Amino acid sequence: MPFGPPMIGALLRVPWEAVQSHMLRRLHENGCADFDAAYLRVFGYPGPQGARPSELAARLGMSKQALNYLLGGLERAGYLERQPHPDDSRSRRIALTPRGLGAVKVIRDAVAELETSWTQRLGPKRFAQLRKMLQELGRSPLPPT
Amino acid sequence: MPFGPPMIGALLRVPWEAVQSHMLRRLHENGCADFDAAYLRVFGYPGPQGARPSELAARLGMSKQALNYLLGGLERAGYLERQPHPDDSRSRRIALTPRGLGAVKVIRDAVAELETSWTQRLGPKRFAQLRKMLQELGRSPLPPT
DNA sequence: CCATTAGGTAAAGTGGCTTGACAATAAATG
DNA sequence: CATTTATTGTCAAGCCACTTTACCTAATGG
Repeated sequence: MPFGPPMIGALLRVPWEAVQSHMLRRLHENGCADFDAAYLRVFGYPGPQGARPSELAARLGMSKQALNYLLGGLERAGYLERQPHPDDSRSRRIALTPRGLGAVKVIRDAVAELETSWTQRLGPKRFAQLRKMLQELGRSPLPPT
Repeated sequence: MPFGPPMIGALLRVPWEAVQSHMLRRLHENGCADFDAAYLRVFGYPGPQGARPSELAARLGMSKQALNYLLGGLERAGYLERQPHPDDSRSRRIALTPRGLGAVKVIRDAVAELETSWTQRLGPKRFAQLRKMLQELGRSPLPPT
């Protein structure tokens, strides 16, 4: 027996990629043409505002060097600044610039737009169920070895 | 007002990544320790069996050179062979080796295992609804400009 | 036939990441 | 205190999955 109809992996991947590309598209259309796809990770919920690079890297599951590389690009593009941290002079505090706050808004609006579209397509009740189930699965552990 | 609770993007990403890492883990545990994460794309539904490199690259949305690079690794590792194509001597036909077929089975079993786990967690009826809704969203177009 | 197109691949370059090393500061310890 | 140890950010080198460019070969169509 071949795979049944498309498996859960593919089913999850497709709409997830749709979210990604829609966010990026709206960014490019709204004054953030230099916003790279990789930057989306940094701006993922709950965003970098006020965080320390090290903490943010841990939250995103990447090395601090990798994050630092992305932060360099974002700072050069004027989306954020790495300020000295008030409580620890080794550390830094990430502060979004007005442009960075604008990008956050564009992203949030893009997601809201997609959620509206999907709510229409599935119906509000079913979409709420979808959200709830995905949240439950997000807390679900993987099967053990 | 930060983002509401986690947005649909994050909700989709988490379980999708869980599927990926579970497939990879089972592969590594079952005789495919050299199976790279990147190879999962090639083995994604409906798999490379019998396909031509060009056609497969188009299906996966990558350049034929990028796919060829992955196929080189997979062939060197003994998961598949690039045979001459019977109908077109410019072309090739991808044929899974026994080892490649074994990897397909490991992947399929891993997904089935996860689906079982998630079915238990959500209940069979709700999980079926989840599948159905994800399928519907997969066919849904993005909102226009 | 010859010109054009399609299929595959080799070579070089790119971007996002890793690992390793390190200076500066903070925290823990004697 | 002084000294060790851990933490933070960063530079540097390298890796890997790509892309772009360039070709060669074989099929297709006049």
